[in-house]
Amino acid sequence: MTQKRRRHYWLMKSEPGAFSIEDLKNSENATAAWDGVRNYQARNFLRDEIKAGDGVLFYHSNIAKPAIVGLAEVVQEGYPDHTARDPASDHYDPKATVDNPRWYMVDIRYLASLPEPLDRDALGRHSVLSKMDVLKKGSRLSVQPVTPEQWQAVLEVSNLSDPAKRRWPSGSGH
DNA sequence: GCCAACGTTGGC
DNA sequence: GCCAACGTTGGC
Repeated sequence: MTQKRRRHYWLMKSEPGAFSIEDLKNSENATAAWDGVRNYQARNFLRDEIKAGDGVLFYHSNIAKPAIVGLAEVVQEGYPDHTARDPASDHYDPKATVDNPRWYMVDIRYLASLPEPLDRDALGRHSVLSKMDVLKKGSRLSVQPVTPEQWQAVLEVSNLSDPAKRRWPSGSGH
């Protein structure tokens, strides 16, 4: 009888040259760790807020046409980002320890690629999507909250049914 | 605790 | 490649 937590939605940015939606799709089980986040605000989301079943809008940044390119879901909530303790990693942080990991990551699984990437022009033209944080000037948070309405709007614009909902027919509480 | 300097992000 | 915005560092 415990109340089921409503799904939350997120936007995660990645430079496709480093890790693209195709890379996620081609990962084992189409699942990958979202590691390397070294920003405290994003870290707090990863550590405290993001739960299994949450929806993820996958955004390609730092390219000619930055865009939302696909959908993913969270399959593992926050756990310590071990790359912070790996001196060979680009994201090594000597201040991270086993007892105080400092940085966290989640695992996400590929769900779908959008038939047409939603670039910033397209987002800006949409009454709901034009309010997204990612469009705001100076917005560089790599993990951002997205409203259920924004998630829904991405599905509608892309003519997709909610791929995550299929697996949890009773989970979303509409 | 202030804040200047610096490094990074990311759209353009 | 430019540069504005932002976060972090470190001297004081």
